[in-house]
Formats: sequence, C-alpha cells, structure tokens
Amino acid sequence: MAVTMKEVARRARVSTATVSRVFNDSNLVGEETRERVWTVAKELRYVPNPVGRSLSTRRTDAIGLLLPDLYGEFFSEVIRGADQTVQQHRYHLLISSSHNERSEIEAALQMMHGRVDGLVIMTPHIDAQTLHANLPKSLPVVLLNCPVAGNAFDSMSIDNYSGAYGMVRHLLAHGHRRIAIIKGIERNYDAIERLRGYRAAITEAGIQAEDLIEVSGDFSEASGYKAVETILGLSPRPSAIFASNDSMAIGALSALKIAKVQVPGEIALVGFDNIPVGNYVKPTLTTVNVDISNLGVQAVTRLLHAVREKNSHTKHQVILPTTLIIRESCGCPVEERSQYSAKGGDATASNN
Amino acid sequence: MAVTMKEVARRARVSTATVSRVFNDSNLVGEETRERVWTVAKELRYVPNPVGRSLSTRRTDAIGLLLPDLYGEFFSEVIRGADQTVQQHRYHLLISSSHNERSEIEAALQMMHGRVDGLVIMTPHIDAQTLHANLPKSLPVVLLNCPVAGNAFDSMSIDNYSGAYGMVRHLLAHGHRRIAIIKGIERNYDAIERLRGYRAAITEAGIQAEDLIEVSGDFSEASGYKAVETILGLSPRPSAIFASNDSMAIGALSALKIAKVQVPGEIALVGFDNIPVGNYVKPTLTTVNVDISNLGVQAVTRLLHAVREKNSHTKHQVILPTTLIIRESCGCPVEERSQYSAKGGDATASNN
DNA sequence: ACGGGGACTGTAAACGTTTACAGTCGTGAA
DNA sequence: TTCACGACTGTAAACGTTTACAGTCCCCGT
Repeated sequence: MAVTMKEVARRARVSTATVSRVFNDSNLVGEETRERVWTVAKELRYVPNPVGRSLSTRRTDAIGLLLPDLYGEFFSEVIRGADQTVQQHRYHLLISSSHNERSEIEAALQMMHGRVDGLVIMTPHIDAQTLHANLPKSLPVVLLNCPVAGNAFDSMSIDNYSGAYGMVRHLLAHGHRRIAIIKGIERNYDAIERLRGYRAAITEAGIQAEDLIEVSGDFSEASGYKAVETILGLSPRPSAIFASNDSMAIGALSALKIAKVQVPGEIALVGFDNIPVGNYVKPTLTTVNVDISNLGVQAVTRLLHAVREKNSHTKHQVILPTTLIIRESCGCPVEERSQYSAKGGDATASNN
Repeated sequence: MAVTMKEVARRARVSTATVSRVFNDSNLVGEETRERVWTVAKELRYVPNPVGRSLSTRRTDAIGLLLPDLYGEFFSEVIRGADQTVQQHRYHLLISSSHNERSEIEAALQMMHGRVDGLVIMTPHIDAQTLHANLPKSLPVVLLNCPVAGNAFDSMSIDNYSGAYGMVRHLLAHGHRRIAIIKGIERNYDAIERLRGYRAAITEAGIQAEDLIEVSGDFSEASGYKAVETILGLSPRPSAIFASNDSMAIGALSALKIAKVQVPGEIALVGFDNIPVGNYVKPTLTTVNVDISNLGVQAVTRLLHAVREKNSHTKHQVILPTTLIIRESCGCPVEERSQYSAKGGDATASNN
C-alpha cells in the first residue's frame, strides 16, 4: 500500500542503500544523486517506515511512561513535562496507566517490552524484585517517586521530607507550639516522608515527642474533614494544623468553617502540593509547592541520557527541592506572603 | 541480546513457525508440542518482539492521540478515557501534544505515520485540507472537538450548542430577562457554539435581538474579571451572567465579590465545563457538565472499530450530550440543585 | 490394500529498513 | 604508466516475526 524505499530506489535509479543514506544524512552520497532521490521521494510522498527502521537499528525512538493512575492534575503535569522533553529530542511517548496491582504492573512491563528504548516508572507499590524480574537487564529505567532504596536504579523524587520539615519550621517560627499533622495513607511513600519531616521539625524544636499530635487521614478531602473533628476535641487545642496534602487541607478548612473556628485567627492551617484550588479557597492556602512538570522533564532527560550514553551513564538518585508558598491560611503578615503563583494554563474544556 | 524465536525454536526442537503458532494461540499445534514450547519460552523468558511482529503483520497495536495542549484537567481526562479504553483492547497509546501551529501539526502527523494503526486528533486549528494532505488515505482517524464540517471524517464533539441553550433557558425559566454572556476566544469552535446556543435561547424567548448582551472574553480567568467591570457599567444592569467557561465565571465571581455585588442575590452567575474548582468557590458554581473522559472513551472506541472492521465501518459525526449542574450561583431553590458531583479522584501530588 | 483426508509441522518468502563489505571510477603521486 | 586512495554506489545479509504452501504421518472408510 504505502510507498517503500524500494520503489523510491527504482524510480531514482539507485539502490535502496543510497536512499537510506540520503534519509540518514549520510555524507557519503553525491550531491546530484541526493537531489534526485529527494525529488522522487517528495513526489511519491515517501516516508520511511519506522517499524522497518526499528527492526534494523534496534531502536524504537520511543520511551514509555508507566503511571499508577490518571486522576487529577498531578499526572497530567508529569505527562506534560515528559512529553515536552521527549519531543525536543525527537522521541515518542508511550503512556500506560492504572497499574496498582502487582500483576497489572508486570503485564504493563511486558507490553512495553520491545516497544520502548527506556522507561519512566512511577508507581508506589513496587519493589526492586518485581522490577528486576520483569525488565530486560539492558533497558534503561528511571523511577519516579518510588520507594525503592539503593542505587540499582536511577530515581527521581520529591523532597517530601524537607518540604514538610520546612513548613513545620515555618509554623514554629511564628510561635506555634501545638502543631497537629493530618497524616496521609499509611504505607504511602510520600505520606511517610512528610510525616518524618514533621516529626523532625517538632522534636528538634525541643517539643516532647509525646506531644506530637498525629491524626490519621488518607489524602482525601473527606478524611481532612473528619480529622478536624478529632482535632477540635483535643485539649489543649492545637494552634496549627499541617495537612499532608492540599485536598485534606481543604476538607479541614470546610470543617473549621462549619465549626466556626477562625482560620488563621484561631487555628493556622497549611497543606502540601500547591494544587490550584488552594488559590481559590478562603483564606487562600499556604502550602508546599512541588514543580511537578519539572519532575517529568528531569526524569525524561535523565532517561534519555541513559539511553544514549549507555556506557558513560552512571546512576543517580535525585531529589527535587520544594518551595514554601506562603498565603493567608498560616496567618503570616502580608509582606511575608508569596506572590500569587499562577500555574501555566486554565483548566477549561475548551481546547483553545 | 534478547532471546528470539529462533532460539526458542532450537531448544524446543521445532521450527519458528510452530513457536509463532503457539504464541498466537493457533489451534493447529499439538498439545505436547505446545507444552514443550511454553516451557522453553518461560525458561528463557522469551517475549515476542513487537517490532518484528509489526513488520510482518502491518499492525502496530498502537493508536495515537494528538493534542493541542496538556494544560489543565480537560486533557488529562481525555487521556484517561482514551488510555482506559485502549488498554481494554490491548492496544497502546502514543501521545503527542503542543500542536497549535499548522507546521507542528504536520510534523506530528508525519511522526505518527507508521507507528500507529489509528489516530485521534484533537486540535482546533486544523482544516480538512491539511489533514488529507498529511495522512495516508488508509489511516483511520477520529476528530475530537474539531471544527471540521462534512462527513469525510469520523468526529466526536461536545454539544456546546445545546448545553449553552439549556443553561440560558434555565436562567430564563427563573425569570431573568437581561442575561449577559461573556464570550470565549473569538474563533474558537467551542466558543462559537456556546454563543450560538445563548443567542438562540434568548431570541426564542421573545427578547429583542438588540438586547443580546455580549461581552468579550478569552476563556481566561482574567478576562472574566474584566468582563464584569464592563457588565456592571451597563444600565439597566443584567440580572444574570452566562460565562462561556468556568474559568471566566470564577474570574467574574472575584470581580463581583470585590464590587460587593451579591451572587446570586443581585446577579446570577453560571459557567460551562464543570471544572472541580466550581465546587469550592462560594457560592458554588452552577455550570454545564461535560463528561470529558467519556469523550476519550468514545473516540477510541469508535477509532478501534474503524481500525478493526475497516470495510464495514461507516463514518459518523457524534455529538455528546451535556448536562446541567445546578448549584448555588444561579439562585435556584435548594431542592432543584444537583447532588454534589465528585469527580473520580483527588488532585494530589501523592501518587497513591 | 489403497486413497483421501485430517492433524500437525516445517520451509521459505515476505515485511522495510540499515550497514558491512565489496565494487567502480577517476585522480594525483611516484 | 601504474598504483593507491578517496569518493561514491551497489550487494546482500541481517533484524524478528508471520503465514502461504508444502510436506509427513496416521487413521479410516471402502
């Protein structure tokens, strides 16, 4: 159906090798011949078949992105960063999501096998075992926000620990002494690290370990709401709440509003993630910013390096910094607040 | 490097043809042989090479998704729907975005060429010309929310017209007579259709065409804010505002709040898209819901049909319905309001 | 006993590239 | 004049599958 190299070669009265050379910018083909091939190719609208090429070169020019989920802006931002970078390097992006079960992950890894030159894997429920067992030893991989220790893989993650630590220190600096944390999903890596940051900041401040006020949550808005009910029952009542993510902070905010507790007047409230909604609630939410799309950019950049400089590449574990976004809900004086930080675009159904 | 069919064949003492047959569930291979091949394959961790297979079958088992952008939840939802559907059918998803310029689109189409069995194209700035010129005539395509008329392509779009029409009718039903619209980007397809719906509803209600109150906007929050300044200057002042999307509605809401105009008391306000933030603003935003992920699902389903039943497939232009989400900002009595409609998951940086 | 047919398996030719290797031809140096 | 060499081009063998076609057995009906 489609026109092949053979046809172009025939019409340009050269061999397929020469056509191939023309299309690969090989410099050992005569100016005149090159011209002739180009014209014929253009005439026939010839486009090299990537599959044939892949078979021959053993490259696919594609990289895979394995995600646990596709809900919410977090993943969409990761994808955005990844796509952007991949395109710059003239690669392609193969996406596969919804891999939470071990079996699903294994299946996905199989499917990717042979289709991509490298893989960015983001999935919380994975162990080095499973990875090694299902990946060809030679396939470059970058782990994104995965709780895999050691240096067997390149990895890239968010500095949850420092983010949480910094945020709690901020609250402490403003005189808060009884600071509660609403925890995230128990076995979640991010949740664990954020909790660790909280504990470190508190205990370092000389507050007794038994005064850590830890309320459980599961990253959902509802759990934030519930947690506040618990917290308000405490006595003495905490003067600040650190929610392990913004969703819970927003749930908490609703609960506090209903309970007619002033924020930040009576209780300061802060979150983590810097999701856009944080700008719209009243009071606007102080939080920890994570440059998510950059996470995608960095991961892909690193991966492509591994793919292309296979021999000189050495594995690293990178931790991306976070920044504090000071808004109203922590009760800081105005001059300490961050600028309104608009995210790239609008969430609109209009594909403009 | 990787183990090939040949090796498996050798060790199982059969021909490659037989191995191939085993892996393709062909029923004409003896039970015993099948077993033997399976064991050897498992032992060697053999996985068929998709590139070799593609070259031979002329299928890639992948479909492409061409997007203009990756900002915001809209696209992430489309991707989610598409990915989900694609996986169900054991296909793969190749994503490429940021195609706004004509040249970028052409480049992207080229790149996809030969890598995918079908293409879902979503891009507002494209004409049938460009498409035909850059696509192999045989490649199945589904257009998503594209302003391409005629029946040369399968297409799928949102019923912007009816959504807007219905929403304005809703306002009219509640007695509003002076209803302003904040328009979207001038040449944007969605914007045009929504405007058309507005006009139809208004004029049908017997209101003079010269009483159409049309303020321009560009789908951004800022433009919504600006538009309100204009609207408040009007006399007599409109009693309701229909913003062409939720972002502008939210911008408008801020402006109204600052101008100390009660919503919905003095002015009713409604939007379009049903973005999650609409649930968090005060008053909560009445809007038009668009089931975005379903858009992805439908498009891919249709595309796969075209791919697989190439001969029996006939082209259709599908328009997906929208629904009204009645919340507080339009001033309806409580009992008319829609249930809180939670979207699938949380926007959290925690990959849980 | 023979022919026909079913059940299984092998042979080898695609599929569309790339690339090592082997020419061919002209040119400048010896 | 000859030779070596550079510049260009062609030949053909991969790359890893699928699949049409051609066997080879064995069994069964006649």
